[in-house]
Amino acid sequence: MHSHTEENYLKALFNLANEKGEVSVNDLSKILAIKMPTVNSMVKKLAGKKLVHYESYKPLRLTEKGKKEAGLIIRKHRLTEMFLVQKMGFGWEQVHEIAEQIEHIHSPYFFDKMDEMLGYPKIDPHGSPIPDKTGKVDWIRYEKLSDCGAGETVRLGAVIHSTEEFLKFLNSRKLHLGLKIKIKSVESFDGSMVVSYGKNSTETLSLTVSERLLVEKIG
Amino acid sequence: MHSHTEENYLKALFNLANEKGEVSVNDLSKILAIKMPTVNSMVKKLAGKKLVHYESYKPLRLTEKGKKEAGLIIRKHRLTEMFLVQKMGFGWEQVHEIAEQIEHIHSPYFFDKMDEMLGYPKIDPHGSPIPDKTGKVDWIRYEKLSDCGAGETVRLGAVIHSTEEFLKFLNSRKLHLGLKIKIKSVESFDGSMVVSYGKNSTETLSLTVSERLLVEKIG
DNA sequence: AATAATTGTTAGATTTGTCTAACTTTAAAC
DNA sequence: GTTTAAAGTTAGACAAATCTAACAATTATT
Ligand SMILES: [Mn+2]
Ligand SMILES: [Mn+2]
Ligand SMILES: [Mn+2]
Ligand SMILES: [Mn+2]
Repeated sequence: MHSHTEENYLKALFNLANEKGEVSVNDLSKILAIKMPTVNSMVKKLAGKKLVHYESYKPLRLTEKGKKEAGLIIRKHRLTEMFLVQKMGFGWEQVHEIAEQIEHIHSPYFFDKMDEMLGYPKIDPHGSPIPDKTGKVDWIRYEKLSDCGAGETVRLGAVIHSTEEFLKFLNSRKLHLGLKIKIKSVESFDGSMVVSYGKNSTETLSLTVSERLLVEKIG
Repeated sequence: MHSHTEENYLKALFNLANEKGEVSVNDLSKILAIKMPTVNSMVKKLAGKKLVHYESYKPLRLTEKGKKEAGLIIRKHRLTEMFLVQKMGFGWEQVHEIAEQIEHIHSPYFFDKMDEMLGYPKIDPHGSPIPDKTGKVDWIRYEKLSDCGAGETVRLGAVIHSTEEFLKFLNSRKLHLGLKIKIKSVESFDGSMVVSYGKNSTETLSLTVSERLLVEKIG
């Protein structure tokens, strides 16, 4: 269908659109680590395939077709991550790089089987929603822990900008999805937070960390 | 390391060398469905990387380095096939196409995990040996069923030239690896064989079939 | 409003992997 | 031993995906 390269552009366009709204050639260039002229000619090519709406000097937008294709690739990525964690015993910090490659495998059977073995999961190991078989994503509305206040109790639903280093940090603090977290206080000077969770712990989380933790309020 | 394309050439060179002894540009061209001039320039490139011994108009030979690289790709292919069958419930006729793609994934962890989960298997679902982590293959010496005679009892060890159609045929006759087969008679006219195996069956196997079944003689 | 910085585009070169057409060498047939 | 067929090679073209250098448009700063 599409090349490995085209698939990576589509995925990046999709993810950037959901993070920052408008997507520029420059954004794409940075995230893919590919120079702007290359990105420029590639998005024109994708426009030729009706996957992207392209107008000179205007923000880039995926077409409906483009969104669907991107969603299907992201579906494969996230199903793979879930499979690696749930069925192969990898840690959530180890799976992204492998999924980055396996997402390009062409085989409905393979991913359907994963899906079935996993019991048709709705989220991946980092709490991101897994698009359905039509490529549609069912967004979960979380808020950042950093936007919550002292006294509130929340449940950790997802992590964003989850690099290997960040996830290892979360491991070291025993922070995992589903955890109930009580916010004891917020330091107004630097936005750091004192929280408690699990057994007997009292931890301080920097703003850098609390901005990357997505939670839902409970109780 | 090497490109997807280069890996496919190495693998084809390795497999052809073990089937036919000498490998020609023409053989490679046919098996890869790539025209001779393209193959010619590619093997020269591989020679430049010290993966192939190349001399004009002479048969092609993998270097030790080339054999090792090829062995490691075939290791990934066969471990994947075994994983798909043993851990994901695919039939032996369904796994080759998927493995053909997954063999190019770069991730030691991923394949080591498969290996571990499978209990360090020595053969794949078709009875082919899985190369070790240094790329070395421990050849098993089987003979073709077609080379055996009436009265002999053999065990089915491997299948060769195992296309999806052939494997489906074997499924339909309940022929699977490990099966004990008694040769009742051999028709000298067309080489067909009357055999018995499993419960109460008496089957006739054409030469086309018995040539693709590798067996070991048993007591 | 003028200037500077950033972003976007065009043009042209490069690498990889493929092709066709033409030619050469080796092997097979007569 | 010629002649014919098959296999191998060389030369040149091409599409995909990348780059650099130069130029243009937009946005931000003063
Ligand atoms: Mn990921
Ligand atoms: Mn990718
Ligand atoms: Mn196979
Ligand atoms: Mn392959």
